[in-house]
Amino acid sequence: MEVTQKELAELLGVSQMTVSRALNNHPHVEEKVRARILEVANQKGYSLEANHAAEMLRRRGRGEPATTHVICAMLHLKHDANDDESFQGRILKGVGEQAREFKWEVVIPIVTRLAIPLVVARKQVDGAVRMLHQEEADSGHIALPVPWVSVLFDVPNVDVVTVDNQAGARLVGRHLADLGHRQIAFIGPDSTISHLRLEGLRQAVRAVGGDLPDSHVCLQPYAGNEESTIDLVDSLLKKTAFSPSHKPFTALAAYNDHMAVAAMRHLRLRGIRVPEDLSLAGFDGATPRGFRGTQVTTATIPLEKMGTEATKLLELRLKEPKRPPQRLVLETELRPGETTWPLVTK
Amino acid sequence: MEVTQKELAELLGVSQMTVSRALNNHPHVEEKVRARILEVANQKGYSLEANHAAEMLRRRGRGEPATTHVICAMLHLKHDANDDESFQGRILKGVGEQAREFKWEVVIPIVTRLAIPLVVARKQVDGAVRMLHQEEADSGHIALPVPWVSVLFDVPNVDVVTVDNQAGARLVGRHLADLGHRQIAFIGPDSTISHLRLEGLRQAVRAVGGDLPDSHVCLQPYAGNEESTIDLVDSLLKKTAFSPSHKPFTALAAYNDHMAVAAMRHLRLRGIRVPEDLSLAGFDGATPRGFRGTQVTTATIPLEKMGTEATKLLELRLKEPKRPPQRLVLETELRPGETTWPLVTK
DNA sequence: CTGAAAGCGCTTACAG
DNA sequence: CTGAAAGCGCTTACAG
Repeated sequence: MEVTQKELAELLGVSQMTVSRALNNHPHVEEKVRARILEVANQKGYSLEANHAAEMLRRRGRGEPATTHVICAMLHLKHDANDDESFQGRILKGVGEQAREFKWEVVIPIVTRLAIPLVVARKQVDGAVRMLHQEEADSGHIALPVPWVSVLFDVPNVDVVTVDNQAGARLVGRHLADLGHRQIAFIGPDSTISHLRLEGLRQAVRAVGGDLPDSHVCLQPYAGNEESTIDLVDSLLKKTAFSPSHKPFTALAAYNDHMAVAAMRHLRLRGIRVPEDLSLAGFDGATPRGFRGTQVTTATIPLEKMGTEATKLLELRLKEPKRPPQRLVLETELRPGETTWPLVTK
Repeated sequence: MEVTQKELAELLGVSQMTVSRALNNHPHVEEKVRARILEVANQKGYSLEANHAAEMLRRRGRGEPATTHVICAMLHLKHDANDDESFQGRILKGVGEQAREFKWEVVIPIVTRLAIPLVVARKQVDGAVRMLHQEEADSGHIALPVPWVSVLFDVPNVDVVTVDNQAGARLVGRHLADLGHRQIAFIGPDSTISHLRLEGLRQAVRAVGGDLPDSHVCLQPYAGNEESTIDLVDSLLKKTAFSPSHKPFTALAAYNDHMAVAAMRHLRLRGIRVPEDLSLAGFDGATPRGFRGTQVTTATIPLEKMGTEATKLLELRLKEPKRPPQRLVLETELRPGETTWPLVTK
């Protein structure tokens, strides 16, 4: 059990108040007394932090801001790969760097899906940078007892850092169109963001007289992992009776790079060459773990910047709780890779 | 600001005590009153967790255990790759799975190197599973205000889950010896564990009349990343005047797989074929990120198990603070890969 | 320069 | 069944 100011006071024959003043470097403590107090406190291993709960409670009483200098990164770190090059890892890197600037610590909770982390429920963090799970976004159960900034997902009355998914997808679509593709297919989850990307692709290809008809679209509620991507590819191929000799579409766009890489592996297993038989594009520019193969054509999201900007918005929010919610839209960039080829007309 | 029991009580015209009883499902509250209280509490968004600090403080007063049901994973997640296949990621996976069994949450702090995370200093976690940094192990500044279990590093009076590094290295050494190698070299950090592995290798090769002399050893204080490995390889080659036509040693053992892979890349760049010109072995069996190439010969550490066992030890420690510290030694296993070849004698 | 009082929110006894 | 008191550790006024 930790030592308290009261115990130090009794040990030294002074009042607890004097101990408090000495430890907090307040004036009006005789230098000799202060020195002695600090000495004993140090020797006994006194730590103000260890009795942090008391201070928090006291501050409440006075309506003083009870800041912890800790923020929470609520990302999907158990969900997919998590390192400096992954989607989540790159956002986290940005958060960490900006937090360091603000002299904040970051904690990452490992939590049952969709649960509010205890450190957040207990307000042991000042706020959070959070990427919602699709289920959360759908359910609308997203309230937290601390301010937070949403990454990627649009949330009413919450600060948001995102990208223009539709515009980014238009870049990809235009790239495909420029290569001569007119019939495009799409696979992805059945989410708001997925529909935005689909719409962007569609706009771009329609602008040149092509199409991305619903018959060339395969969606699954929470697609994202290897298996669901394989399922989607199989469904799409079956539904459209696609084969290298019969091509209802000549380019396939996936919701993100992770799915694009999984799709490429599966397509190749099924004997469909990428990009010779089928051009393939992704979205986001995050390198899936262990993938050192063909560079996927994509629209890149500045993920580290997303993390830093979200953290900056959180700081503004904490400083000025009443400020109007801000929506920051970062730029995507087309990054042509090796998976898209000009359409060869026979 | 969160609503308090007192506020609810005033709202309902009952005492704060009655509110407390109702919220905690205590008996002796009239059913009608309880229902009404729960209704209003729910509507006002009352949360006991939000006033967690008060409860912690109160428990202190009564000497009651103030458990948080949260533990801290103090691993090196910013240091090297961090995903389900990396060294740290695999330990974390084990911790997470075991914590779930105990119905604990895990938080990972991102912290300036060697600092004690605020959540730990504030005792907002019940304990920690921790892998020390080499500097910490050297400095001896390792005290925490909560119980913790050390992973890999031996620490006096602290529960430890580790492996027999020397025995594991003997397995590697014996494997090299069985392939005919008699002169072995070693690169690694200059740490206790590194010296144990070196010694194990040496014992094995000496047992068959070979050697791993100090002249074939290159150490660097905190080696581990790509650059330091390259430096160590270069130093070793220079010091021993190694070339494919002049081989003072025929096998190189690295401190861990991460270094082994980095060494392999660099050796190949320098025109030294692995394993044709030089056999190469690692230690730990953790796959470095993005590495899908040659499988490295190694002695594997059961990293997930390290995580689960450390978490179990932490649970025992929390349940019984006075129990004698335990040292659990897990088994390593030789995993022959494609980087070691039989010695070809001319 | 020093100290006693107040109060944050909570639950456990202790009284009705 | 219901409530008033006590006390966890801390700092801010308020008195000496």
